[in-house]
Amino acid sequence: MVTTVVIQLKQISTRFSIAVHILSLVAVIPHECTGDFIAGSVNTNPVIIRRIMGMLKKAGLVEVRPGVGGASLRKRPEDITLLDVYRAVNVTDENQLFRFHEDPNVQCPVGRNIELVLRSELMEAQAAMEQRLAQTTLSQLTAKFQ
Amino acid sequence: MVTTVVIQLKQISTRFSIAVHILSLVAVIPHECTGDFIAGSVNTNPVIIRRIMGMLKKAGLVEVRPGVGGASLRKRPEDITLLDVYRAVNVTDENQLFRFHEDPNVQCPVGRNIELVLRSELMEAQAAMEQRLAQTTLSQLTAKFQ
DNA sequence: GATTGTTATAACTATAATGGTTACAACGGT
DNA sequence: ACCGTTGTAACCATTATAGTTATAACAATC
Repeated sequence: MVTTVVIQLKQISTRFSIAVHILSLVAVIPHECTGDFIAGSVNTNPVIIRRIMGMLKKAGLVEVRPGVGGASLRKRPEDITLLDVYRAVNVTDENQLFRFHEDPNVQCPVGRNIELVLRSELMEAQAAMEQRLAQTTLSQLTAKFQ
Repeated sequence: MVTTVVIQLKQISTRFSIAVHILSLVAVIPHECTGDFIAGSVNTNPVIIRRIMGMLKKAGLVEVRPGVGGASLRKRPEDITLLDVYRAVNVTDENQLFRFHEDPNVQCPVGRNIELVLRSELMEAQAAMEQRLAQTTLSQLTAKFQ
């Protein structure tokens, strides 16, 4: 018998897509956007929404009304980019998308040089992705809903 | 007392940087590149190296000599790009970097549309990163070692 | 043919992020 | 005071990662 084990890389968390979903809701339906209402649209637990809302709040993207309920944008939808949202919810070490194995052998000419040389290339790749994210605004997204 | 919990996004695995390290070694020191030797340069366990070598082999990038030991490139270093290596070791679901929360509420105009609209934007961002990775070859990297 | 060093792989571990859940305190109108 | 909401803490199951030990298969050499 042959068994195949598929190794899956951890992808970028659904937090990001949920955060965009949240902001879209607040933009399109500015009133009545309570955590429970949003959770109903996303189809998840309200606590998940509140957690992500907390990140968006900390990033200055939304304002939440405790007690009363509901949220509103702190920027115009045309001034919120996907990169803003990505940065708000994807808290990675030093904002690095790629990881490096630590402590390569400095006695080896390759081990000594690889990280510095590779790091600059990967920074470029990450920057390319982020620049593309920065080109899309929340208003561009919501304009595509009918 | 205030405690702060830093949530870290899973970044792209060190497999990728280790794989580039491995290929660089095979390119620069074509002989004597056994798993143990490579593991000594990367500074990790030989099994980690063999596992990644298996992925590189499956992707047609290297040829490994069982029994005898050692490996050699199956393409010229100028024909191996970082994207080739990335694809070889980062086996994600449908090659998607970004994840989506499943089953949004189709009763909601936002929940109904968000995925389709957002997905095309994120595909563009991922493509931008991959295109940048495709611009760097193994030979360009090794040329920067002294 | 036995020895030796290597590759291939299974099985296991510890760690950590994810996504979800329950529970409860704090808040702010009515 | 009540009620619905927000803000968190605590906990859980799942999963990928990175590493380890062990063992079988392999190929050259003695």
